[in-house]
Formats: sequence, C-alpha cells, structure tokens
Amino acid sequence: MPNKSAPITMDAVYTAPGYLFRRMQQIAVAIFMEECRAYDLTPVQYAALVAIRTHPGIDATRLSAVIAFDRSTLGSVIERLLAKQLIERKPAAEDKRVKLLHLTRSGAALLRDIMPSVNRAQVRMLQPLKPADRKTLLALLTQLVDLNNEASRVPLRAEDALEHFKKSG
Amino acid sequence: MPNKSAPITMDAVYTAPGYLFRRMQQIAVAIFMEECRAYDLTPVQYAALVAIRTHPGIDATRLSAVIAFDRSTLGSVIERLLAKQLIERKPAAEDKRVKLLHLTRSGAALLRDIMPSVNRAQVRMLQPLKPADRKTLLALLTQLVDLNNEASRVPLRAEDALEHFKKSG
DNA sequence: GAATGATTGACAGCATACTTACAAAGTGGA
DNA sequence: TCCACTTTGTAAGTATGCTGTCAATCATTC
Repeated sequence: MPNKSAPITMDAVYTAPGYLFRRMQQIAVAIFMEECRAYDLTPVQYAALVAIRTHPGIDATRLSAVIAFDRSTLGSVIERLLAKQLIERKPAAEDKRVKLLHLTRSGAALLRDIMPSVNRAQVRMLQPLKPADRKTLLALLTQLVDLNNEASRVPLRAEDALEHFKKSG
Repeated sequence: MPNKSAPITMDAVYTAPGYLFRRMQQIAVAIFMEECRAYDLTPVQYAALVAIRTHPGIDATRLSAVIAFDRSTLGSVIERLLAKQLIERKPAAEDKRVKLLHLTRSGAALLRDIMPSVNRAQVRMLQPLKPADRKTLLALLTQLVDLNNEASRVPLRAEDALEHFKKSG
C-alpha cells in the first residue's frame, strides 16, 4: 500500500550532481579550516597567496583570472591579506590604474609554514575512498572542471593567458 | 637552465581536490542559475522547497538537518521564501518556540514548473563527460560525501533521523 | 589631439555559509 | 517546585561569490 505520509522523497535533491557538489565543497572547506586553524587562513586566501607568489607583481584583475575568482569578491580578499600584512600593494609606474601585488616576507613565511597543513587537508578530503578511486575521482573532476570552464561566470585563465603580463615574453 | 622568472607553478592549487570542488560548485551554481533564471530561485532555495514539500510542517532546525544546511543561514533563506510567498510559517500549538513550515499553493506550483529546468541543469553539469564516466563520478561523489558526512559542520541528518518528528511513528 | 571604447579598481547590493551569543521556551532531576 | 540543561529561533560578525554601477585611466581611431 502507498505510504501517504511521505509520498515524495528527497531523492530529487540527494542524487542531483549539484547537491553533491555543494555538499562536497562544504565538507572540503570544513576540513581545510580545521587543519589550518592555527594559521587563520581561508582556502581562497591560500589560493591567492600561492598565485601572488607564482606571479609576483600581478594585479587584481589578472589574479582573479588565475584563480578563477570573481573580481569584486577578490577586492575584499586582498584587503584582508593586506590587513594581515601578508601581501603589499604598490601602484604601477606605467599604468596609474593598476596596483601590483607582492608577498611580504611574513606572507612568504606563512605560505611555507602552512603547506603541511594544507596537504594534510587535501589528503583527508579523499581519505575515505580507496586509493584507486581517489585517482579516478580526481581525474574525472579535473576533466569536468576543464570542459565546463566556460560555463562558470569567472572562467579560469591560467598562466597561458598571462603571457602579455610577463615582461620577459 | 632553470626558469628564474617562474620557479613555482600553480599546480599546488590546480591539482588540489579542494580547488576542484570549489570550482565545480562554482560551475554548478552558474549552470543552475542560468537554466532557472525565469523562476528567480537559487539552488538552496530549491532544496529547501523540496524538503518542505517532502516534510510538510517541518520546523527550521529539522529542515537544516534534512538539507545539510546551516541553521543560521537557513533563517535568511526562509525569510526570502516567505517574502516571495512560496512558503508560510505558523507557530506550533504544542511548543511555542517552533514555527512550522508549509508550501503555499504558489510554492507548490513553482516547484512543479521549475522541475524541467532543474533537470536540464543537472544534466548539463555532467554533459561533457562520457555517460559511463558520469555514472562513475556520481557514484564516487555520493560515496565520498556520505563517508565524509561527519567532517562537515552541518552533517546531513536524513529522513531516518526525523522519525520522532512524524506523529505516526 | 579629441572622441570613443575598453580596462581597472572601488563600491553597493544580494545570497550563501559559517561562528558565537542570546533570550524565550521547554524538559528533566533533586 | 526550583534549578540546570537543552532546544529553538534570531542576531551580529566574518568571508565568500555573484550582480550591477561608477570614475579614473588607458588605448585606439579618426
């Protein structure tokens, strides 16, 4: 006989890819924050620091493209990194609009120190899966993110797209 | 010779599971919003509506457990759904603290109407993958989210955990 | 070299997503 | 019954993540 008290289930939500992606992101952030608590750094702030270390003297707009991060939001992220004195911002000589970003000494040190915690967090996220499954999941996700790049509002423009930014082209 | 101008790459970010999860969530939301633009409904609001339809008369705290959604955040989500007159909130007779949630007629209608768009969005998210790979990814993600449930700040407490909420226990 | 259009950073506004704190209301035990 | 504890909703505060708009600046084109 039909169960009248619960004719509809939550399956439409629980089995939807979108729900699983949101949930996984939620879990990933929680694990990152737990492992990196001592450093008071968020996942996004970490990504920004790595990008600035990789591209010293990058400006905010290009930085947003390198970490696929909205330009508006990035403003406040940069402000927080400035307030914590992990980066510094200097006006560019050639273009009065842009402000160039560099790691401070303490920013570079923090980035070095936090790496073990970050790595632990990344390992923990996939820990419950069998090693072979971890590889499979990462491969499929990498592929999917890449193929869906243009679908996002802030497509990733990796290093290739920054050639004109490099003076030593 | 070593490339002194870019000694460090972004690989530490791009290949990290956490980055891929964030990116995929970003893409999933963008696709959802694009497909559902006509209905002015966010992914979270959609999930909340489905949960309220599945559990008529649920309260905010239990709702947050059913969709693994932070209790504080849920407050503002409910307010927006109330403002759009998609749900209504009535004080419970037995417990003066709780407020029971129900879909309005227009909320139920919206939920019916939006389903095709939601389904299109879910399909689009995985579209770039081969059909077999879609199944594999979904299976692994489901498994991982389930096994990592307790790692998140707001673990999912699905229907099973709501037995005491049902009067017809 | 002046008009035009694009780029850059800043800001306002909306919507998650989390933390802590708190008051009101309920529950159980001494 | 009174007290401790919990539960519920709410609020304040921080941090993404997006939409717009805007002024200043630069690059281009005529």
